[in-house]
Amino acid sequence: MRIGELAERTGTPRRMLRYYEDQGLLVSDRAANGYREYGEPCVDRVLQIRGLLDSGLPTRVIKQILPCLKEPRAIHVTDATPETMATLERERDRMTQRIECLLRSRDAISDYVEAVRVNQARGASGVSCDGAVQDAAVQDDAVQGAVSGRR
Amino acid sequence: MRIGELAERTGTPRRMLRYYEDQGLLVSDRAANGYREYGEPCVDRVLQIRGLLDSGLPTRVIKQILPCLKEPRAIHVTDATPETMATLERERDRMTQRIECLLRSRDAISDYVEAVRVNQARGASGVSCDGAVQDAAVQDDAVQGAVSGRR
DNA sequence: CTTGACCTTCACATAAATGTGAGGGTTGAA
DNA sequence: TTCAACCCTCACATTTATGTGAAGGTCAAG
Repeated sequence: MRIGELAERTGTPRRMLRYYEDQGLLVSDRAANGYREYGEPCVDRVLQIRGLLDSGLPTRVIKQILPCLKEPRAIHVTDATPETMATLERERDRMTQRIECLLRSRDAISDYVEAVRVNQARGASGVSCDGAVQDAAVQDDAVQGAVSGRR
Repeated sequence: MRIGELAERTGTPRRMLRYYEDQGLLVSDRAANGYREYGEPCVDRVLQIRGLLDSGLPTRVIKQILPCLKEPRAIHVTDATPETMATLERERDRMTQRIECLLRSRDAISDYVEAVRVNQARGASGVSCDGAVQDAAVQDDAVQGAVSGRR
């Protein structure tokens, strides 16, 4: 597919697709006329890139971890210099930290949202609630799922 | 404590502490001489801010979710306008997305690191390995723990 | 053949987080 | 008293991921 289709299917501006290529995150064939030509796997790849970018990783780091995310699992073991490995382990640990931070914060938000919901359900209008949140034994699907950390 | 101590205890440049205050993420008393004075809870607060910033959240968003992370759980329900609630739920969902993306990537890195480790242990020097990674039944503590997502 | 919808490169602009440093006040210890 | 180590504000610089648009090539349909 050409850049326009990839852009549309990934919700990514063309500008950014060229930028990712420039940063070495994405590769493209070139048609005879010079147009970029992408294969089907690029869709997932771009989504990966966007997700990691949105999660705070700079392109420089994404470039290093992208080879780990390719499907044919153990074929890319070739380029395993000690420094590369060290970088990977360091970044893996940083990602674990981010995950923990996000988990804590997300769960706190869920609790908060739930508390407000319960509070409003019982008719309080903007008034503060002194009791603990443990009375939040409600059966609403969506919110309940969120609180318990669903996927 | 003054800004220097807070900076040191959180590993954050003074410049950034003032910046966070400017963005409304952090508050400080002022001593008679104009020096900023911070309470003990600021340490955790700054660490929270830094973690979220590093996880890709802009200060504008962090400012909105920080009230949810305060300890006295249900006291801050006061300022629950519908828009605030909508924002919180939207951001909670984005955080869930980030968590999933980071989890996938981190686990992939762990698998990769593990595969390389096993590969090197059996004496291959930079050569690629064709078999699946399922033979990675090793007992190394650190790596094994990382693969299974420890902590 | 022309028009419109693609594509190319190049370049300048912007927002956000951060670095750096100037110019100047406070304070405690030598 | 003077010096070092803090603190203040202000301002300009940098990096990264983006937005925007100019100037121009390609190509299919009218």
